[in-house]
Amino acid sequence: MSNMTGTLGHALLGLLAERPRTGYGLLKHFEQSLAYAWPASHSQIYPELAKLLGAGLIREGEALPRGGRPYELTDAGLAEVRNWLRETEPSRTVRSEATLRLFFLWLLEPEDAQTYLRAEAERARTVLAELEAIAEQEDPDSPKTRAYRIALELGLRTTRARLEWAEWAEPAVRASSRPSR
Amino acid sequence: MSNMTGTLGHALLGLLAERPRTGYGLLKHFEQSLAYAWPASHSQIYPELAKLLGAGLIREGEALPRGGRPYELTDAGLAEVRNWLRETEPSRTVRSEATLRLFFLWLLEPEDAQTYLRAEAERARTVLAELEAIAEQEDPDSPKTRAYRIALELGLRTTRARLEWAEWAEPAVRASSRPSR
DNA sequence: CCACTCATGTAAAGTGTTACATGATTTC
DNA sequence: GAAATCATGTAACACTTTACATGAGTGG
Repeated sequence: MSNMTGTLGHALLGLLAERPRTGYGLLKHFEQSLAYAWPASHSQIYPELAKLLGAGLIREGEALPRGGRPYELTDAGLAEVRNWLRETEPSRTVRSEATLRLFFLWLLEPEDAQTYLRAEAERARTVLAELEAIAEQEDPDSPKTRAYRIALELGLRTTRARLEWAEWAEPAVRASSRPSR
Repeated sequence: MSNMTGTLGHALLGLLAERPRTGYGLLKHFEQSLAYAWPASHSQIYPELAKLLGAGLIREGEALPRGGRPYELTDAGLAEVRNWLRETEPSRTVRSEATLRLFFLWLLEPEDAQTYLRAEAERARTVLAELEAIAEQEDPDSPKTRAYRIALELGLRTTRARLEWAEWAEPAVRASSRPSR
């Protein structure tokens, strides 16, 4: 049963483990905290919920005012997500176009390469500010919020590392690009 | 012309900017250095090369012994990849299943959550060792190798940050998971 | 001669993005 | 009454993974 659903499905189950939510509510969650780790759009979420429903991993709750349809986790759903976490290895593939481009910086004039790295630094500063704003929110202590803090701390540390790297790289790139063909 | 090809196509053009290579040679490059930023398999590379050839961004060179077909960049191809680097914004979406799972760590017993974080630390140590081995290679100084060093430095710094985070998080998780349902 | 690496392709299935499409409720 | 937000869905296209398929040359 573990391979009935992919990463997105398990993420939905994990979110529903906290409490019932509508597809829209799940979407908002993906746009906020989870956006840094696993973005997803409504056009993926709704069909995936239908699939989870068909597999008996979630069930529908009572309809809400504006056409909202909350889903809640079934026992099978909780077992599925816990099994996924405990028994399966996470995929380690990471794709970052911004990082890929670094390998080709030597194709640019030094000034253009510097512009690119300045933008990378600026981007890191923006993300860092967003994460720091989240870190300042005081939320009630619970297992879930503690797990979120651990994820947040990873974001803070790697973003700081990225920022420091970009600030180091910007002057270092001067001699790393060729002037012309 | 810039949207005739996606990230993979531009990555292939960027690699061919250094010197002509066969599809297989490009594949090996994706499995080595580029694997950390943008993995790609042969089943993606060969059709993409055919597409680039059709678009006039690369041309075929003389056939090599074992059926190897080297491709070289055309002027249009070089212009395309440089334009991509200078004029288009890199996509910022990053997907990491290993990071996503952190948000659901509270669904596990503390010991299982700790096991997960220990594996994350171990994984970071492995990657760090790989990157450090690459860093120790002495390669001739050139614009290209300098750009690669900048990319490598990002890998080293973010991997170290990830390792330090995992070592910090492993004891911190103790109280972050719930014991049972 | 056997295994390994070099070398290239196609097909099917799964995943993700962008665009199309609609409608209710709330807030200004 | 208009705009924003809540709310759900489908369709087409693009991209990625996994499996299928084949063959030549090298090293032991």
